[in-house]
Amino acid sequence: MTDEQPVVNEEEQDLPEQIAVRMQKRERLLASGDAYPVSVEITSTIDAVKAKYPDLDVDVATGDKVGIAGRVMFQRNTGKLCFATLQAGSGARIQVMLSLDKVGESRLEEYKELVDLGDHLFVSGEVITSKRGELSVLVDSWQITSKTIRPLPNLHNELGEEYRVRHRYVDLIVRDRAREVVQIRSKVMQSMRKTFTDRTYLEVETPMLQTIHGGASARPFKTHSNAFDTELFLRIAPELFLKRAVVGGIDRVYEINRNFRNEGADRTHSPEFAMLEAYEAYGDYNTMAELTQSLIQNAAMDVFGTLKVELENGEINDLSGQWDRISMFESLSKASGVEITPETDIAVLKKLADKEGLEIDHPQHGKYVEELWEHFVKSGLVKPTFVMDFPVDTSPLVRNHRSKPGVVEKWDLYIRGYEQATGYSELVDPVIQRERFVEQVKLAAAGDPEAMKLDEEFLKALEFGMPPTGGMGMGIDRLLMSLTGLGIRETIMFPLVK
RNA sequence: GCGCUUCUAGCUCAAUAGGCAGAGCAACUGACUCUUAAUCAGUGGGUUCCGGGUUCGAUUCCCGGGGAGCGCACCA
Repeated sequence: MTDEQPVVNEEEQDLPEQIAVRMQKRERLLASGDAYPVSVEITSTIDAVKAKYPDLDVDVATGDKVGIAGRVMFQRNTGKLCFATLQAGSGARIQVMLSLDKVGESRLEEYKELVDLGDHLFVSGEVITSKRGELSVLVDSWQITSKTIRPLPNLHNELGEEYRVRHRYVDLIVRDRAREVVQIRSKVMQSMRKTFTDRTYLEVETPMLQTIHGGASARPFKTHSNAFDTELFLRIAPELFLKRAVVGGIDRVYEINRNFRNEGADRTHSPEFAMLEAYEAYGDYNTMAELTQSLIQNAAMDVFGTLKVELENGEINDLSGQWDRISMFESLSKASGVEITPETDIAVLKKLADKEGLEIDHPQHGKYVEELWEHFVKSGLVKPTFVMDFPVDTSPLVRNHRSKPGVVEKWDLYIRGYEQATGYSELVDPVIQRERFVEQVKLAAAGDPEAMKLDEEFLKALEFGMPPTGGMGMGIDRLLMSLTGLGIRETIMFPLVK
């Protein structure tokens, strides 16, 4: 120890003061031993110690010696007795105490000089309770297991939104909810995989890099393959490959993976987002609606133990019961006061849209219907609701309705006003599918940047015969949003930032 | 892509109707053997996002650029 201010050498001069100081501590540790040991003799965890001694009396010595490690989150040093709070990756915290008589003068001094907030610390000692009754480890020996160079942010203010997203690892250290969301997401995935496994589905992975993007209407990200000297697209959906799998006899198949769409980002949209798609041979859109409801309800039960999930703002998202099913055309007619069917003249739709002040980009009959439906009905849908039977011209991959003319067997699931999932009775007739693609190509030629391209290889697969099939797709990030009430950037651990 | 708002110490934020840039936590020096956002005394720390302009003087006003947030558009 010295009485002088630490001397900052030249190359450290442009570093922030606190980093320069910690660099010097790191040098000292390296000179006298190690600042980043490869391993330490851990005998227990913070969680295990806390679980073993849930309610000891005040000032108890257990005689139980443990070696535990964690990150230093708080320090309270008195002259000859030091306290620190160690935090495990789980977020569990325990107090450790270093006393002069246990560790000796030189090690106590070194502790005070070298250990900073944020450092990873290993201690071994006896499990005790303090005179105030707090479960603690009375340290015999200690070792820094990883010296931190940067200071943690102060733990008494909320981090700014930008700092949280750009430094998620720091956010995870200091904010319980951030850790919790990661855990919830993982558990939801486990639950959904279990639901699929129980129904004998196989999980597969299909191409992310595609020569033709298809399966959805969206603008793609483009890239280039040097090896093949060709333009490639990041997939906007896995649909056309999963259907190939069904043609191949993988009768129950699902994939959970990323899609990429080169479009706007906001509270509910991210350029890359996790998507679940599932296909079941000999199923239809009713089968898939039942599957989707089960996936979500099982996940809520497995993760939260209830179907009435409490959200961030305290509201309850009630996922219980059999979810409502409404018809798109009927609900629109009722809400708008105008009878609207697939036969309604497009001029009538246009007039209504104009009256409501809606501007519609690429006016087709179905586009008007969907836009009008969103305008009149969507925001009122709080309870989970399947919206059934969509227009044909906006749903090129869906089978015509078995009895209602002019609509297809498609539903969208809305929860709390957000589109959560979609389900089809899949179009498997290769001839009609080709006609639908040709329509899309015409739209593309007319300037709709989201129209689908004609995928000959996919059509060839259909020509080999696809069984009657139900399909569904669900945004995983969206699901996490409706289970937590958070924005999409809080459900994604590392959202895109420029 | 368009509009509005915003960017100050490691973190969270003040301030300047254009005139030496402040606080809390964190850091540093010292005291303290039961603290728990420890306490007490003292100290240091800033390219005020970047570039230009106006001005005796710009962190503040103006112009351009960048990042972020919100709204709109597109989309799930």
